[in-house]
Amino acid sequence: MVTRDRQRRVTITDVAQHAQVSTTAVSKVLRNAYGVSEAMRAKVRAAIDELGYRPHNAARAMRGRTFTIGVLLPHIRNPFFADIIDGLTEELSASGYQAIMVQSGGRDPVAERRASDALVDRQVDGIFWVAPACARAQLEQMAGDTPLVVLGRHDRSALYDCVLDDDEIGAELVVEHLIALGHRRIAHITDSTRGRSTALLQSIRATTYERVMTEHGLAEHISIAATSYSEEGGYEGARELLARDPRPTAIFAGSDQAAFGALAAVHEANLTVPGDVSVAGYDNARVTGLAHIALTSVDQDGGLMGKTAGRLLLERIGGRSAAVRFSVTPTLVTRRSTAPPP
Amino acid sequence: MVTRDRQRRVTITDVAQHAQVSTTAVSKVLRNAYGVSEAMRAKVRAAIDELGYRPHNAARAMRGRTFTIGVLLPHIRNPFFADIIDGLTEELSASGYQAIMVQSGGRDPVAERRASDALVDRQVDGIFWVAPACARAQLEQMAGDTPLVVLGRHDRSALYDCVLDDDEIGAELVVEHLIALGHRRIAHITDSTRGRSTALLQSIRATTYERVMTEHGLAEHISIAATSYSEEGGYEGARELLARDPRPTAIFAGSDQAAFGALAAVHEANLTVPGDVSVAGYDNARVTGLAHIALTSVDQDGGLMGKTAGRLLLERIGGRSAAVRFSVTPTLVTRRSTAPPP
DNA sequence: GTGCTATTGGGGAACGGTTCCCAATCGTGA
DNA sequence: TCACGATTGGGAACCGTTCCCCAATAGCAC
Repeated sequence: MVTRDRQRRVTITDVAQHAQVSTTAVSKVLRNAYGVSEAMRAKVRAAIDELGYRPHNAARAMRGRTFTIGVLLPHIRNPFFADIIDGLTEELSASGYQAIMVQSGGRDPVAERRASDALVDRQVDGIFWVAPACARAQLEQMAGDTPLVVLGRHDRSALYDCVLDDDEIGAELVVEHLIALGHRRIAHITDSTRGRSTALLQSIRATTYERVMTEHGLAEHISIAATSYSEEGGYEGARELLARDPRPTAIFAGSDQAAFGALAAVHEANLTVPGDVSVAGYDNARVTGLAHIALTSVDQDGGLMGKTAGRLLLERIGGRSAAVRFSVTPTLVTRRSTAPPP
Repeated sequence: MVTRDRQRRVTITDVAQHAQVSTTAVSKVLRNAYGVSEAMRAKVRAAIDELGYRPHNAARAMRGRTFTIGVLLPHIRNPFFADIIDGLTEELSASGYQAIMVQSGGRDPVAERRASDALVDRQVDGIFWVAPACARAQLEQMAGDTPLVVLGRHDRSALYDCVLDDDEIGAELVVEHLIALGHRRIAHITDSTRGRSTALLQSIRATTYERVMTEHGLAEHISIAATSYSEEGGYEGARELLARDPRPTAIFAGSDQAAFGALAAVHEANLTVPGDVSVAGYDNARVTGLAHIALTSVDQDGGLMGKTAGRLLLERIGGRSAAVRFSVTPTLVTRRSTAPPP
């Protein structure tokens, strides 16, 4: 490896010398710790500005905090995650904490494990894990090491905080809406990740779909394609569903991304939306509202969820240990992709 | 702050004791450094496995490497970035390096600076900066600290590597395509970030649009909306363009995201695509191919660009200091969103 | 003046790795 | 047998911070 002639960093020692004080004093000023006079504070701050000092994060990590929040996302392709991250960023912006994101790979347990280890090893002060697919035990183990907020799982734990929307209400809204429009052959696209632990949101959405169908005497029309919540998954799932006989008149995709794929499959089959087939999604990511897509979807306010997750993490870092569960009530946003059946 | 009763970490000292060797030896094994026998290597590896040791990243960062690659993205909402990251992840997967992503905020210089500082402070071994909007001097300064690969800028530098597509060819392809279809009133949506430094890709695309229009004697029909490459930007830009008199018959949006927004605006104006207005984008992110969107776009193989960026970074970390410039030749993908004018 | 507490500042030991440098051993050719 | 270079292993300094202490001083009630 070449040794780059990187100009030596300005360290806390340089600042201390320049301000004619001890490194301890500088450290105290930096951390707003107790035991420094106003005069000292001013003198040190001046030296910091003058030298352009920035704390060395790795050195901090050796002893204390890193002022870093780790975010685990299944992947960054899902536009709904962008809404969540916007909320998180907003909440953290004034706090001095920096969010770093890592892709967990979602459906591959080994990749997911590697990603979560990477954050723990990097000594982040808190972790925000979006839609973890691993076992609960692994979450609890991690929570023992690092403050943890989980988004989108329904199992309760005393060790970490949960942010979620009420997927049962959300799925109910969609299915009831389609039934009210007159549909009977309503199909569903779900995500098959890891045998559908009942705590995963995709399980709840699927189970609720089945329940509501049954409650309306439509049990015989239950029709599920278990692929994934991605665009490819939605596409494959919809192709599979449309090939069944009789063909469904409505498709409830478990996510907006899957709904995009489903829309593509419907168009490709030379069918129209909503003329021949109605399509509904879930998440109401910002794109779904665009006029040429106009997808009926369930809104769950990703921005608020991200913002809340940020707040909960800061609280936990600040010392709270009691677990908090924050639930958002979803609403249905009706757009042009759903209509009465042909 | 509560002190969590985290079980003390397994350190390199524990491993050394367990294997009855020095910490130096363990360190050498970990880094595949010179000066350890095969027997030593085996003994140490056994101890590592037995104790479940994982290197403490922060401690490494103090003297050695962090095995971390920092990625700066304007924001994660752009689906094209997901293609890039997929390529990068693939390239890094076998290398032992972990990518961490930070949002730079794109259009806000202060936020961008803060994000890039955050990565430097966290002592990443290399930085992959997608579409930086800052001054070149800032890039060169950073390159002095940390190996750097920049994506999507056309200014040359001897200090960092560049990965880009030939935006001149790409823009040419689109405009020529629209002209060949018979369009004359072709409008363009660009990104106004920071006074259009000529090195930014949006400047090249816009300038090329003007050049090709002029070359075909269509200078009088040049019509540009300078908003942003986001969906909102495309929406606002298209509304602005459609309100002009005479109305354009084709819109060349500088990015797919902007094209999505433009599509929405066209639909909202009760015009059809491509009947009344043709729309073309740039990037050919995976979604644009979906049948119900079917956007004509310029393909620039984001996966390959991400993969290459990863390789270049690893090379630079390995010691290369000569600057490399990797350019992708884009191709036009014609879909249903473009057709002859009414 | 004395004893006490509150406030302010600093000394120095960690933290967990890496790396410089030196010592011991071994093999080999003269 | 000896000199010498190559190989292997380890001791100890060092990276930049934080934090546990202790010291000095000031203020105050008696």
